[in-house]
Amino acid sequence: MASMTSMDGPVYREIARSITQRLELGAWKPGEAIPSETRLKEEFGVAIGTVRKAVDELVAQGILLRQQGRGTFVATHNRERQLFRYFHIERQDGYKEYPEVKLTGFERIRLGREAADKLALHEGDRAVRLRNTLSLEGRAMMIEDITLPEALFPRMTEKKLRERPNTLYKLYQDDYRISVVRTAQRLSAGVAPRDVARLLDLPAGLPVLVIRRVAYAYHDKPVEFRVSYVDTRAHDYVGDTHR
Amino acid sequence: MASMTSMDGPVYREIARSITQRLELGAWKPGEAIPSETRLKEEFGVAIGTVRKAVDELVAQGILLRQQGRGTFVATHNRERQLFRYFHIERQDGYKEYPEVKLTGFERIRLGREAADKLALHEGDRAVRLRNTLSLEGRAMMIEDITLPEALFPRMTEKKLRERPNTLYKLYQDDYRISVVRTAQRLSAGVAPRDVARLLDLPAGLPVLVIRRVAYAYHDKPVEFRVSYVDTRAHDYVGDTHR
DNA sequence: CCCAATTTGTTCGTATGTATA
DNA sequence: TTATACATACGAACAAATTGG
Repeated sequence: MASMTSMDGPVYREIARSITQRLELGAWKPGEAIPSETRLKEEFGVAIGTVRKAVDELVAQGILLRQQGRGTFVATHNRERQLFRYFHIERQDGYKEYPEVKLTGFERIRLGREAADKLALHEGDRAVRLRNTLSLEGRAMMIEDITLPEALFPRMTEKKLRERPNTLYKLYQDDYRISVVRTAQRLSAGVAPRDVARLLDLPAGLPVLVIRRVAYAYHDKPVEFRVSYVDTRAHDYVGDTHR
Repeated sequence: MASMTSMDGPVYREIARSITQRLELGAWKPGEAIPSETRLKEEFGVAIGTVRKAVDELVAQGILLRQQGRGTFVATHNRERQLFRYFHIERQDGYKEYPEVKLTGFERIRLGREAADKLALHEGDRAVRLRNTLSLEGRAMMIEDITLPEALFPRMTEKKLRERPNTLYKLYQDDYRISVVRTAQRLSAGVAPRDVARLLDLPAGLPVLVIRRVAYAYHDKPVEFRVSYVDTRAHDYVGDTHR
């Protein structure tokens, strides 16, 4: 049997934990298949139903993905997932579209109090601050100010960000072995800072939707803090509850 | 075997559908137990594992609730659920509290275009419009304008609303056999209408968070449309993504 | 306090179906 | 066609929680 940190609880949960750990250590990369259920059942020395129940949990959490006849795969952060799994922007008439994302800011900073708090780090720790401008139909309608701690994202460069072919979360996965599994967000209405208002072409004083989001990797480790400003004159921030 | 609309697909899904239908017809009321798995297995003439898989689905959807040693129960809309399952308001420092809800408006109206659209009904259909004022620590910080179509909520009265001991959703369940299972919401930032601003004690022009929410019952039937205005000077609208 | 019955939870093992390469 | 992988369904045994006597 493969070594498991033998905590309490049912076997299938131990197996789920074990798989998550190996995932975290990079045993299988995003997009790759994990061993088949028959293999896992032998590795862990349990019945196949027990393996299935473990995998079920990780699938429900969005960490793994099954495909009948092919295998079980490590989830990737492609655009589809971005659009459907998490909250997203939609035109008020319901029309959906991928926003065009442009990097419009990059600097090295020290963590402020809020960011340090959300990232479970310390004030003054080194970090990278980047700004994305998201456009729909050629009009900027969302600004994202993203804070990435140096400790987790060493040697992050503007070039790397500019040349990424996919989503940001995919870059985290591919280059830093960091998989965002969950996000938590707090929403409020506010007035955009002057520079943001200018980028959004907003008349002074017009309200924007402010989103403060923390992204978490495996084991609820916070990895990214993001403040977004949305021009909601023509677009809404859309989300479902209960799945 | 109990009669099932014999569509295609796996047996366990048929069973899940069948249970949902009987739930919808009021076979078991919210809070009550449904038949035990052994009973269901006999009723449907399948293995117990198949019943369990069906129930698993409904549990995942938040429709049923299992309790080891006791039984499987129809989910109710108590305050706990309200606070944790759906989006909710939280003080910016993270402090959670049940808001005090007060009915501050009641009138009979005709559906406007937006409400009719969201409720899959027709403009001009009869409805009830009610207004809730939510307060935290004695200060009003959220106004909810709720539209309930007459067709689904016949003979709704102000008295009934004022005297409800529980949440609104619980009233829907108990008095109208309507169980809200899912909600979809669109968020934006805006300026509160004059009357709302007055209720929230908001200086003119200050932004509020505007939430347009549609609540759905079984089979994705829309039953309630709600527009909420949140004073986010000291509170946030909080939600999780993943699962 | 303990016992017995009931109910869900976990685990085992097997057989067969369906999708993919 | 064949082999592989996940999906469905069956059945059984025991564990754990709850309830009522």
